[in-house]
Amino acid sequence: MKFLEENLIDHLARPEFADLQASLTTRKYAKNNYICQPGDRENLVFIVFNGQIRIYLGFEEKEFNLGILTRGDIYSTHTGTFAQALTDTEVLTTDVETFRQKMVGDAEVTKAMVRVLGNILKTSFSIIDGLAFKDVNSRLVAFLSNVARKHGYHQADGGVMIQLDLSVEQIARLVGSARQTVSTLLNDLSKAGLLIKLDRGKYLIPDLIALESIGGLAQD
Amino acid sequence: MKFLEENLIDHLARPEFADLQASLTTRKYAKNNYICQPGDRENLVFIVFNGQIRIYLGFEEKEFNLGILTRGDIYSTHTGTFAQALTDTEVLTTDVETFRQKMVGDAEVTKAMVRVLGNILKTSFSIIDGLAFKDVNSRLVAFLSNVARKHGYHQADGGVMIQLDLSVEQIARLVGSARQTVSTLLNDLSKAGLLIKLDRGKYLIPDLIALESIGGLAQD
DNA sequence: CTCATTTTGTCAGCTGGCTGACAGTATTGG
DNA sequence: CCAATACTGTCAGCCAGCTGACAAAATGAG
Repeated sequence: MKFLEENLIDHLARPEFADLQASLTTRKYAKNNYICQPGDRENLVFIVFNGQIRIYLGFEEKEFNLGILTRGDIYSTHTGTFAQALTDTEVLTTDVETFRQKMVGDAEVTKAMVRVLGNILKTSFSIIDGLAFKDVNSRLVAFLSNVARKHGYHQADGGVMIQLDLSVEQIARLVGSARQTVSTLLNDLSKAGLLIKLDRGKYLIPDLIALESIGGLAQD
Repeated sequence: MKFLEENLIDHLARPEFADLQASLTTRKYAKNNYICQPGDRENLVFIVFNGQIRIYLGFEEKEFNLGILTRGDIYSTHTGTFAQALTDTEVLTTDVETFRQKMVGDAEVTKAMVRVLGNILKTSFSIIDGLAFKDVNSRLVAFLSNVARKHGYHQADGGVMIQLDLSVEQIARLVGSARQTVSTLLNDLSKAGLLIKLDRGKYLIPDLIALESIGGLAQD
């Protein structure tokens, strides 16, 4: 799905796109604010200039992360998803009508769209897989292992430390379960020696492979 | 998500694309055959020339429909999904490398990709919604109402007749449940007067609105 | 028509995971 | 240092929906 390495922002910055540039408006969002939510009236297309934006599906009590947008990624506000700034963020926006007229024909723009959509789609597939076939424990383990592989700090002894600043309640939402259930499962993992709680929201995984290998199997 | 009305096949048929045309190979698939399955070695991009292709996610015992491709739609074989010919079908294929070199830059091609991905993504979102928040009964009702609205035959008395040539077992797979559960639920709907079984795989929905309105609520 | 096969209906039993409740433990502000 | 507030652990009770089992009905081939 990755057809393009060049960054869309750099591409648009070229002098021949002065016209396009002019039709874009810069907006800034402070950390944790929402670029869009389902039901918003505004119908915009935006390109991430800097910062990180988390895209997720949210209903009632649960939320499912679909991906993180970074510089050069393009997205639309009328997708039925939440887009939340994870850091202070700047985006270039344009309304859908102008976008269609001026930008849809641009190969770099459409390629960026395909890249973003492709990634989100892939994530959606694994969410469906998880919900339809895996129990809560598997989803939790998958979640931990994802975080460890993406943002973990490798230790000298082969363990991986993860620093997720999330309460048990928030983890529960992300794996589509209830607080109590996740609390219990997390402790079960501890008892099995697969996870060591260092601090609030800070865990050490002594053996990531071992953790991942229980994917779905009941442990002790 | 629909940025384009022109058909990709017509677009490519223009004389200036003779070069592109030359790099495409036609393949034919008989009804019910697979264009691709997860795990296939071949890594191709294909454009539907005629016929209908069903895209679905399938695991073990369940399968979730993601969409139907028709003329002018473009898709890739390495997406982890099944692509099954619903009718006798012809597709134009090319390997991914050639595709990147010759076609990625073409605006019509990328637009077609965005259209297809966008649709599949939207469907994925509603599958996630269904799995995470709706009970089996709601999913079944949603399924029936979808079929009725898309392929139903409207009757003089306001009812809608649907002809789904599927066994209860197959319906169960499509809503992600078990045969027995769906069988019971279907009969419950009958008892409630919301669904009348005419024949194997042939049902009459006397009042579609009434059926849809029970979305999730237990009916007596 | 008859036997074999597939499809359906139904029931009992089980279980994963949800809910509510409550106690224990951190964290924060004043 | 003492509330007040937020987070965490644990347990009992409950229920949707799964599984297995089996009988009835429909279908189809010879």
